[in-house]
Amino acid sequence: MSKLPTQTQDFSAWYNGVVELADMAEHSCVKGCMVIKPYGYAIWEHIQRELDRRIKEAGVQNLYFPLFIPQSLLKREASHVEGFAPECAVVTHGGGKLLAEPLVIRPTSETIMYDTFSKWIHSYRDLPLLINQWANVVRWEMRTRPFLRTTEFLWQEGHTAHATREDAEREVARALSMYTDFDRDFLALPVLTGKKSPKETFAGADYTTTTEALAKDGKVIQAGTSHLLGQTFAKAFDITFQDEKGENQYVWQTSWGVSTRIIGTLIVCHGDDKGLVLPPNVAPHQVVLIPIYKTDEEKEAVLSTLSTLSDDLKALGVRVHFDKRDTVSPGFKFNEWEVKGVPVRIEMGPRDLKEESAVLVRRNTGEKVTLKLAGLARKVPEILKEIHSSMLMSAQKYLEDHISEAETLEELVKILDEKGGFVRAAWAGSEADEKLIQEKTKATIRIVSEDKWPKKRKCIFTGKETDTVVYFARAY
RNA sequence: CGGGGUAUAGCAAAGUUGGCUAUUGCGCUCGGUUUGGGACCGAGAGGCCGCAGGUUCGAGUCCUGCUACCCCGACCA
Repeated sequence: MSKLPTQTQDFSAWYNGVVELADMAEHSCVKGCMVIKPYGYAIWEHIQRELDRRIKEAGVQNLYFPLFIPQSLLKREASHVEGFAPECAVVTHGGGKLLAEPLVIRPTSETIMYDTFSKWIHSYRDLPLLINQWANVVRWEMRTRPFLRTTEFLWQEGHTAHATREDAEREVARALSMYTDFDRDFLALPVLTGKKSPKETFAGADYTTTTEALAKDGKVIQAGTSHLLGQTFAKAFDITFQDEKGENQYVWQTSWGVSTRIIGTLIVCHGDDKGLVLPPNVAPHQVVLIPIYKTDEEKEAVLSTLSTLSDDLKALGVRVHFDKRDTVSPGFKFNEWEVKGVPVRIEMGPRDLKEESAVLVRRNTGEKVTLKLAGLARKVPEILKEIHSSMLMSAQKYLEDHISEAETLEELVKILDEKGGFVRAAWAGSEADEKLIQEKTKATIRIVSEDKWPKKRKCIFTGKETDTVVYFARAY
């Protein structure tokens, strides 16, 4: 097994190394696509299960729509098609014949779903319509990177329709806080949230809200989004209902999603120079047991003791992996499971056996403690919770330490070059100004904050007086 | 889409001005010694040298064409 470069040497190489050495994914034979290997997919399954639970808790039902979208449907909403057309894969042939109408492989499902929604929604009694789909989508991006941006990716996309704008706005906020809570409580991932600037808004939406996480190299990642679609699509797809007064009205819609990118986010936000560091909730193995022995007698004694411990942990609902391989040395196993980010390692050898104890090592801090065997299993769930909190705390501290403030363009660039992270600044520019500042600084407005400057300031770009606070960052 | 690379065993690479049987490390198989931080020794197995042409007595090496992937930008969840 090869070694990992450090994060500071070459973050990109470090990232690719983690994905490979942790055995999460590999390049497929198709450009920009990846094979998600069992270890990576198991992480996704934990994310899916918990997110799905939270989605259903909000009264949203799962369903499934086709992979193919007739081109005419995609074209129905002008700004949407303009936003997605360049990255669409199109099928022109089927059954040996040229298709009458090309089929677009979904880059997202708004158009194909909303065409059908218009048939489902007639009355205010049909609202709100709350649905979600777990699916794959294809976006033929120029540049790809495992998990963070792949040509095909997996996600969940929620789509809702409401009678009033207020209802829809509440849903946008609900979905965003669902993501924020999920990130914090399940993934130990602190995020900044807020609205997107006009340039960064979803194609066809009134506004887009976002959760933004900070990677260890100072770049940020959009981890989840929640859009207020307003009536744009309702008008394009004629989704109307009769209200209590018998009047026909267009519905108000939202959509929101989280993708396999969240796995990449975990890697870059929690990982260290030794490799992946997984929050306990998503770790395929929360605990690995590593036996150490020389003689047959020692082997038998250690294995049987660990086997009991393994059963006890399983009974407590802990995902435990007993690494009984005798083809590799304990030292090899230590390193292997560290690269794979397993939160807790328990080692036991003849010395421990004599003391009736075991050595427990935490992945996130490297802290080693010797614990008595009696009652050890019962302590593990608590330790896993502590690891979650400690990971969240250090990520939170890292995030807070990387929020800076700039009043001039030079300051902004200096901070981004030297430190990275988010930079608060005053903003009164146009969408065109956003493009210009991106060209100059390689940074984009990640979030337009709810906060306002207490006293009006000069816009960092145009110099106009404003109380608008934005967060700039360089992003993945 | 622009710029730059690469293509040789499962992986990573070397291969000289064309030359004789295709090299090295990791991994794999077998045997033995090991095992508390990525073990060691010995013996083995494994190749359409990306594809298609061409030059030549002879091509992994030179020429032409093709294909694929990677990296860096612009685009994006």
